[in-house]
Amino acid sequence: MLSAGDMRRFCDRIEHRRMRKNREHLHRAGAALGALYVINSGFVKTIISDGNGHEQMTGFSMPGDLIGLDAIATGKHQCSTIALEDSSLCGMAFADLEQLNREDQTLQRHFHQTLGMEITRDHGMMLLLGAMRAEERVAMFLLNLSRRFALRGLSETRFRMPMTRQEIGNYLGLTLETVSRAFSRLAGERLITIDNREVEIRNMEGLQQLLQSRG
Amino acid sequence: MLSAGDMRRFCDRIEHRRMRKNREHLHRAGAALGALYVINSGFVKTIISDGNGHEQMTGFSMPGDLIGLDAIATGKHQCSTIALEDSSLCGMAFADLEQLNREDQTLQRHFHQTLGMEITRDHGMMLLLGAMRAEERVAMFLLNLSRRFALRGLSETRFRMPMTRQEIGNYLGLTLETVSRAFSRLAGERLITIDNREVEIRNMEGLQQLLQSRG
DNA sequence: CGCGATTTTGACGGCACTCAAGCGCCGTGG
DNA sequence: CCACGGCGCTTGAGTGCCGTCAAAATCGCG
Repeated sequence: MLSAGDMRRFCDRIEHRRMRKNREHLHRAGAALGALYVINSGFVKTIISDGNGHEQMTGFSMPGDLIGLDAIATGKHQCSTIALEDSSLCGMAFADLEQLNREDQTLQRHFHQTLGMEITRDHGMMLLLGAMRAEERVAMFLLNLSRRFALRGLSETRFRMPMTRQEIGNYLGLTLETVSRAFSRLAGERLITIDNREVEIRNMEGLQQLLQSRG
Repeated sequence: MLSAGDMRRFCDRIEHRRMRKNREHLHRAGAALGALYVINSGFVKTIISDGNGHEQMTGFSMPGDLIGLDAIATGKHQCSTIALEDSSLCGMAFADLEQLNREDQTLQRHFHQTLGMEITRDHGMMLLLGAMRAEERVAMFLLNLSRRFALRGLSETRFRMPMTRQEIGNYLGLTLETVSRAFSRLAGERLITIDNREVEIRNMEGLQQLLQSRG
């Protein structure tokens, strides 16, 4: 998540875009010079395709998140980014951003930190996907969402998940049925209440303790 | 992997280190300013610990690889790096590297590309851990090693794996027994021959076709 | 209101984990 | 030199978690 100051600097040379639900953007065969985008409103998902039909969610992004980092390696996007809701975002050509980085040490530092956090986040996902069981994965997913909503001044105990069970399952390496069962189990243990996509965390400590054993 | 030119620039202000097998370095509670390291010789593994006993391998690194990227986000290492063999590496304080980046546009670009490749690699691991079955994971592991050896001018069909089955399994989200069984199965299908840690890929196409269905 | 998409729940099976035994290699010490 | 023990690897048997298949309920939207 970028700070307000970074956002302002970043948006000096911006290109605005609107994305509508389920409309694809930032294709793998994207513009020869990749661009980075900050989300202004709405949720988006980022997926990587293996070219054989299977797609893996690599992340859900919310307002303030920076997306398109996957394009840095080659200048072309490896992932597709798709809106979960009507969304708006602003982008900047990567070359411009590198120029700004050379001029502004603070921005450079923050940009590197953002890249580093993405790497750290991905390593956490590897831990999750490699070592956790279904219920633990879902608990971590909820706690992650909760923390990110809290960072944005929203409720950390009640929120709406804009993605489908299918998308959650893909992200967590589970089937949609297993995700649904895990939600039901957590609700049965009085840790959460869940009504379709509306979640309330009723026992934050209990949810966190689920992860104590593994991660 | 860094180019020879980058290596030279990078090593202008270096700090040399030697690591002995199974001796830990770059602890989580590392120096307040993180440092990045390039491997000169030997293999190392990088692991992330969840604080509850479980450890997840995040990568195996070989000569030329840049490690310590996880420290960028916070200035402290999130991971531990441990030598699989006697190894040597050279490091540079991250602050120095940022200074060089501002002075040298090419270095900056390559540094960003390295970060981006790490992110891309991690996304590939998420795909592997989230969607592949045991045999596919092991096949991808072998092909990945093969490609990286080839990049360094070594044989892509015969090589030695310096890590244990346990470490491979941890990396791939499998148990050591499952890894062993997968190797045996691949050998039974005449795709590889394997003698302890010595591998020979006898049917590269067949191995790759294993992944066609999923990734 | 009606239809498709999404979600929940159940039954069943398979793949990978757990537990266990045995083998080979190697370093150590008698 | 050889016995011994530890470690890593392989293989087998049984179990359990989660994927698959299926059906019903509910939601969202025109």
